[in-house]
Amino acid sequence: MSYLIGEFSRLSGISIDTLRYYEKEKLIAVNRNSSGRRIFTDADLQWISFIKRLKETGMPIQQIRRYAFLRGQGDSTLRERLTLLKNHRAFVLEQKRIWEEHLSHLDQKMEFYEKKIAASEK
Amino acid sequence: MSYLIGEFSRLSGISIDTLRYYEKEKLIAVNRNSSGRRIFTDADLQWISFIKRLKETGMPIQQIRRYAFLRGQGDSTLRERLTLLKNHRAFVLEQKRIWEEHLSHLDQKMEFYEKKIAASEK
DNA sequence: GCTTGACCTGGAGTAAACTCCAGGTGGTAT
DNA sequence: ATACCACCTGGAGTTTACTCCAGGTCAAGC
Repeated sequence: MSYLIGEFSRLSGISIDTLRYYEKEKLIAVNRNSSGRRIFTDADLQWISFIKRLKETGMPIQQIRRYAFLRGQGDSTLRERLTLLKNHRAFVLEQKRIWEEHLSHLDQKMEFYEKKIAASEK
Repeated sequence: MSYLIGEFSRLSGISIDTLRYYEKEKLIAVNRNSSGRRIFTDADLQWISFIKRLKETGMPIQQIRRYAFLRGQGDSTLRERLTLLKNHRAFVLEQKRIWEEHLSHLDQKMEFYEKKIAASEK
């Protein structure tokens, strides 16, 4: 299946302007039809979903572009892409740790508040 | 103890410009000495540390300002501040969950890569 | 008494990642 | 054949959170 930008925007949950921006930034490489319109495929949908995840995990566009470039080179870059993901994994793991820490600090702070409120109540 | 902005910047790890920006945005209320210079205290250091944590947990300045405002109103706002923190806790918990999910997805992706590399090797 | 360094202000500039706009084209429904 | 709508482009504007700058003040050391 293939889609024009409007439908693809709906399917992917990414705005038309952002899709065009991603193409400009070389995160995606999009084919055109005879009248110059962008044609997106299901494969693009997979790829865009992964981009979304990379973005959600805080990867800057510059780095995603690097990954996209490697991907465009084919299977010879599998190792390098895996290395990139490994580094990113370390980052994601650290983020998870940090949020756990934030949570426990926040819980302490809230406990402190609860005590203070209880004290001011009697 | 009290500090001028330069020393306080070093102690808090927040740049001089950012401290002035935080004052402008009403995240902090700073006293001045007779010649108009900002005087920071240890209490300010505590507060700034908490602001740092709120920022690290993705709380936008607008919302921190609201918290700062309530804090400035004294103990009568303890409950409201606790409510604010409770809501924020839910957010932080969700973030933790999301990062866990990201981690497991990434691990799946990497496994996929490893298999593909192994296959292309023989 | 003059220089120096840390401080002051208002306002402009920056970076990242979009988001919007004006002006134009192509295919289709009436 | 004309209206309409989705699409196109280049480029300007937006948002958030700073960061930098020019021009000025003040207290201390020489």
